[in-house]
Amino acid sequence: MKDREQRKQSKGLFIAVRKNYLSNYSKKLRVDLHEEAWYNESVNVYGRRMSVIPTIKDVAREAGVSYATVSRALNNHPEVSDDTKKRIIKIALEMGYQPNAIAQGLVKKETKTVGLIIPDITNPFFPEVARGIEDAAVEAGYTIFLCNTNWNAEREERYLNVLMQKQVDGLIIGPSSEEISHLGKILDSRIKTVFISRAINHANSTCIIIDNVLGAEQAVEYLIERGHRKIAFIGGREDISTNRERLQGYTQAFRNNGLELDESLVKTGSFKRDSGYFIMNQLLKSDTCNRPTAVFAANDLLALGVIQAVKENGLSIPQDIAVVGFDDIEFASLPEIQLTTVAQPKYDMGKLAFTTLMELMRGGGYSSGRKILLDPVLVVRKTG
Amino acid sequence: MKDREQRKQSKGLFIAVRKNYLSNYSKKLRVDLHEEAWYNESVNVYGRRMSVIPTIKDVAREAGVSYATVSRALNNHPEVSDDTKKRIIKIALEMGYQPNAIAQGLVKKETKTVGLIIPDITNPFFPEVARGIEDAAVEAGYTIFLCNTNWNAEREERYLNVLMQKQVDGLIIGPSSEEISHLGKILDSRIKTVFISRAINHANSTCIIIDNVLGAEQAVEYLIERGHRKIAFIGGREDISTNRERLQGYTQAFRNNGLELDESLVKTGSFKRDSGYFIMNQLLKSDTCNRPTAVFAANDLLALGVIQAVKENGLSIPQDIAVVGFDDIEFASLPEIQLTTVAQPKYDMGKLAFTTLMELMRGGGYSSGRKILLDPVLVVRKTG
DNA sequence: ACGATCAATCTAACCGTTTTGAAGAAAAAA
DNA sequence: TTTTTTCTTCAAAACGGTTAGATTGATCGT
Repeated sequence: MKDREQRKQSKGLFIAVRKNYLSNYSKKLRVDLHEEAWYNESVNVYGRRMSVIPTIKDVAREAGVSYATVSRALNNHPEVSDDTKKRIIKIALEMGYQPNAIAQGLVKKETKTVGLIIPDITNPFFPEVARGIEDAAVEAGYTIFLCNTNWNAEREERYLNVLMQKQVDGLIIGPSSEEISHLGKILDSRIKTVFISRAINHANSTCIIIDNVLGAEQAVEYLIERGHRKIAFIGGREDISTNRERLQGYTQAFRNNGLELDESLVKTGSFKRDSGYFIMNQLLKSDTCNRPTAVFAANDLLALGVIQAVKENGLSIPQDIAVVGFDDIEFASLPEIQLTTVAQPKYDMGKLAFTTLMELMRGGGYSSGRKILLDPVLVVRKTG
Repeated sequence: MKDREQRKQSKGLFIAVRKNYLSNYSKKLRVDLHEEAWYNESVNVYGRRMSVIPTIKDVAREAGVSYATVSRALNNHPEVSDDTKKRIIKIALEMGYQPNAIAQGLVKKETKTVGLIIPDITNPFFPEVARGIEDAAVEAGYTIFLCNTNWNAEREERYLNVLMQKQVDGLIIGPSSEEISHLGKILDSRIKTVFISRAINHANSTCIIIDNVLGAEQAVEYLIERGHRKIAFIGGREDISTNRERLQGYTQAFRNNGLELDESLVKTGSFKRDSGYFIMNQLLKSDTCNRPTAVFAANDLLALGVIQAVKENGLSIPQDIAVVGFDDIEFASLPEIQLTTVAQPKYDMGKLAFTTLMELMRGGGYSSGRKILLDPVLVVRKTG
């Protein structure tokens, strides 16, 4: 009874202090006013208001209970009486208490955090996937670390270490290189991992990828159907499976149709626009008699570069040269572009990646090693 | 020798325990086993190899020193002898020891982590800025949390809370709404914050923005110079300062030239392509006699939508209608687009945002309240 | 040979939570 | 009344690091 009376009183003072919040007011004064509960007050540091962050102990002191009880109340454990629970929650709210997720992470060995490692965030393909991942993550109460490697394997590895140290619960990786020795470490660790966009040749790896071979095959078969025979392949980094698989689809389409392919029309560089531009320019300039009538580019960025080169050489698309890309980034559908391309379900792939990761994280490792192959869709527009 | 024998044995027991993990398994038993160094061994759990992560204590035991010494050795403190240091580092390396950043964060009250809150990652403007931020962050040893709000103020607020709980050292925010009450809380807290892309009306806020008024003014003055009088403004969300400022530059350009502006040509929606498309369509259909001869769109995405609408209405650009955008996203420079637009130094803005944040984080609050205004550059291409 | 100095290392406290096992009080049963 | 049961609450031990202060042993000057 008396306890409660006292508590009320102290709360009264507490409010009074809050009202003075903005004016002159020293820590000492505050402590005088309020015995213990000086926390959550703001302090003048260098003429700037800064609030002292209340911890669970501060809440406990204010409520006159042990901090274990506060923890239980806030986490809605059944062994705390409803009265106390309500009272504690109210006080915590008033004090603006926010649990320290770092401390929680330490004891719970779970950080509600996942890492997203991608090679190039300026390729619109990845933001779209990232948005899917993020939406699913928010829903599940997770936050994601953004790790952009700029196609740099070393940076990828460094990120991998950092993320391990930061105790992420899971990892979604769009690998930047085919060198996976450093990835193996992750796969054997407790950290659940889902690979997107490129598969990893490891039994335990869970991968969500589009059927690159099929997609490329469809694209090139389409070009063959349209009568093209000299079809160039302009790819990204040679060592990357995405590229290899799309190249494989390309060759397969030739084989399917009993055609012979011209190795000199197969070129690779990086997955960027300027690379497509550069390669296409070379192709057009070096050998005018063996000029391709169509180009299959390994992604849309490359295709856009190719288109630029073609136009700058005074040729028209698709009359002189047809161009087909891969990914179907948003800008491929612009009326000025109208790029024919192989579409991937980017946003949904992101969502799927996260939900699959959640399954892994919940499931304790049962379902790892799955390879999920998504269906590509050829979107025919104006360039091919 | 004997030690190793024992460890092996204990590993065996440990496995047995792990298998019972989910069922009955008492803490007591684990502690008994714990005695020995079973760390860093890999264990079969559910038929999958998983390594048990070694802690600093495990390293200490292996090295035969206290774990304080290990900590000091690994952090290269001078009070550890070089011999011990080397020995400990070697052992730590062998064991694959990785410091637990969560534990470090708890005691150091610093997480080497910053939050990046942006409204729309699929707008290429933001990935470009993000890349700048990220590159600077990596260099400084920080990791960033990606928080995409989808222009949703509520989600922004939720993220803000989450990031506070996760004890980020700093925050870079591209605000999603003009309602900043929830941002005030952050500004008063210990968390250093830099706003990008939009300024926040708060004395203590540090903002890095482009001079929107000037940029818009330049763009519209350019259109006026080219003889346009009926210039429409197609904006994003009305309540957002970026939009207001660009609108202000627009009106200012009219005023500068003693021209009167037609309010019916000022329209706002959202900062997305479909919004530009929709608004422009309306504008073209509703009132054919009062049709604008030029459009200043508040960002490039809107401009692309506008262009699409114009073309679909059988009009040509820039002959019938000139279009100018804002941001200069990469795709604005495509030969098929050639969008005239106001360029922002996106990547550098990102770098600057992070270095400024670093200054704040280091400086203990001295230099907050700075507003950094970057210069826009009108890039004249083919659409206006 | 003595205490003082110094370098190297250790012990223990701490960061902010969760959770286990114990304790206390009230209610129910004997 | 005493014992048992049930419901709340508490104290203390983790979690994995960092760091202040104590301790030890060797080196030194005298």
